[in-house]
Amino acid sequence: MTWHFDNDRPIYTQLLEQILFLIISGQYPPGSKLPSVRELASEASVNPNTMQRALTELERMGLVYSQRTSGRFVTEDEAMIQRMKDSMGKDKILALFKDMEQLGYDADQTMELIHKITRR
Amino acid sequence: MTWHFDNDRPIYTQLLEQILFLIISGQYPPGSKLPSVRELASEASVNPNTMQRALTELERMGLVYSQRTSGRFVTEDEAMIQRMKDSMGKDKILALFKDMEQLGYDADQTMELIHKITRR
DNA sequence: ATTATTGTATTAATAACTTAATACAAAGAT
DNA sequence: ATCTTTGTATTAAGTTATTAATACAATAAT
Repeated sequence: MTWHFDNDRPIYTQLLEQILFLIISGQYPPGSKLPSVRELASEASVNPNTMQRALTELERMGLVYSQRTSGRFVTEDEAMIQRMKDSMGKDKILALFKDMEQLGYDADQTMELIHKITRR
Repeated sequence: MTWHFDNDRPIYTQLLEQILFLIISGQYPPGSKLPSVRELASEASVNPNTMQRALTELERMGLVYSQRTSGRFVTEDEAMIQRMKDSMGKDKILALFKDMEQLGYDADQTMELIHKITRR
């Protein structure tokens, strides 16, 4: 695993995204054990607390859980991962339509623009 | 004009949005003169520099221009306002599709989800 | 029982962002 | 010519966000 960061956004956010991607894409399968905080932090060359922050966020989102001393695991609930994926997707879509309304496009016009841009 | 602010985002951003909306919606028509920095700042009860920052952003976006001592004006170019609107819309749409790909949806799947959510 | 490994909490330091205070400069109005 | 109004630049203060340093706590392994 190679980690890379932009210079203009918080590192913990980018860590979160990259780990999230690993989970959603199945590279960290449901139920599997994650490397320890310190290990991940060392891999990514960040302070353990920074990694911890990313993991805590993922925990808040329900994608991982920690067992006090045995480590941290990806949720076993595959449906939950799928739901998370769908929910994020749905949110993003709804946010778009809301933004577009702010700009003065109603739903139909937005739809039209989408078709025009993606040619579908 | 009444101004109102959330407490969790920079004021200058919210000023920008509100003025942008006034322009896009035609309440500040193309070519019209905006109130002075100090006037706007006073109306909105913010420091003039904060208002200035919002206006500078709008200027960078090309929606307004300033004439050193006579004041600041909305661009006369209506097409430009429309283009700005379209461009922002287009950007938002493209960003969505990109985000969705990150989540693991290809363009077709995203399209499908959009239809499902909006029922169109 | 001791040690090593795990996650966690607390605090401090640093960095970035936001807002405010103030002074300057240009041009029109009187 | 002087004053007023305009935008602008610079600097400082305040606030929030981010990262780091360090210590603690729990449990499994030996």
